[in-house]
Amino acid sequence: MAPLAQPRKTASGESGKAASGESGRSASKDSSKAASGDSSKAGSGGIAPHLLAWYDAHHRELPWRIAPRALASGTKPNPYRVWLSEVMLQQTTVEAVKAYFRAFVEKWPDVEALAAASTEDVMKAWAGLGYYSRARNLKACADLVARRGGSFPDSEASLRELPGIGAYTAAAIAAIAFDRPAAVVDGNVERVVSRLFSIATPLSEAKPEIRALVERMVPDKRPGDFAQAMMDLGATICTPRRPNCMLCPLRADCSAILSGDPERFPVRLPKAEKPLRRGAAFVAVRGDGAILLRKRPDKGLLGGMTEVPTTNWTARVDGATTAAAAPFAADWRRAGQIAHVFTHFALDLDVFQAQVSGDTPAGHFWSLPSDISGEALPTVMKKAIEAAIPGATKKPSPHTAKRPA
DNA sequence: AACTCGTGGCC
DNA sequence: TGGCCAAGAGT
Repeated sequence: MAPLAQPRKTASGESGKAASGESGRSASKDSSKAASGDSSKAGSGGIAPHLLAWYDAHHRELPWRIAPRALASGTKPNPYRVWLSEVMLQQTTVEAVKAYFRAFVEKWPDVEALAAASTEDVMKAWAGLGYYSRARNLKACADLVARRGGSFPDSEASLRELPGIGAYTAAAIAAIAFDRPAAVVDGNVERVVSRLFSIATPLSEAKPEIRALVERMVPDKRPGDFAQAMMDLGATICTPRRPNCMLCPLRADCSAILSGDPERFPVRLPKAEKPLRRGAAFVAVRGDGAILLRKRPDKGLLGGMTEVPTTNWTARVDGATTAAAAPFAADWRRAGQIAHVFTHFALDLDVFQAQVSGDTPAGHFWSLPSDISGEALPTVMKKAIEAAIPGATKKPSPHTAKRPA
């Protein structure tokens, strides 16, 4: 589907601008800023220079980012840090990633260190960040890279072959770490471009068109900064709700702003309803305070993570099934109830607790109070444990831990 | 090609 | 409050 309006035509920025009858931004203003990202590519003469000038002045400072000034001074990006941050950022907010990124690079400063770690330790460090197959693929990728001498491949195609690196991440690493003119298309870029061109086609269907448009915009110089600039723009100006078009460096190039309602882009298809599943979780507490845990299968939901014993999560609660699913017969008492929402279903869990003598059912293990916070417990499991034993999964602080209550 | 796969913040 | 959505990948 063709865009309703095209701020810049494909073949030539100048003629497209004239044809669409929009203001000629590169002619009317900001010509002084156009030095940095000058591209010889047809049709990209307008966007990249203005975006890069904006990025130079307004970029975010992030723990994994080399600021444009430092980059210009010769500071080289660290591919390991770029890769690690990009994997963490997949479908995950910047704010959530910051602390995990710092913890990972402190614990494993380079890809060899990460390769030397156990998958179990990586899962523990990833706990709480979500999408746990990323952690397993991260470790697998580190192993492969370490085996080839510790250097990441520098081409988009080669990066794409590594576990956990898809189209977006391969392009992002190629552009940011290796200065390759790759078309980096994430959710931010999809939003920015769909607004620039008022793309009325629903997002899933419009992706090839958006990618083609981005490919035309990528400058030969500073492709990594261009990619990060597009994402910063999407994150801080061209936001999903209430975009701040008045501050946008691309407002003169934007078709959606003319419509008066840029927020209606991108167009998305309605999403499926979330079914509700129910189940029960069992928090067995030993005399020394240890809690009974087990490891989930490596694949599937919360794959490879640790959990308290639970029933299957089904549509309805069945008392007999619940009793039979307990790790052993005990004086199970209902300690609470928790609700959790996953990507494609919601979960209500009844939490039962019992004081037990200390038998260890097959496939289970005990975790002492001092160890609980370090286990590979996904958030839903921490919620369940907290419902039975408030504070049990909190990190013991030196202040509170050493003082008797 | 459609599903699966977490979590937290926002309004 | 509940829906929306974030620097997506694997199957």
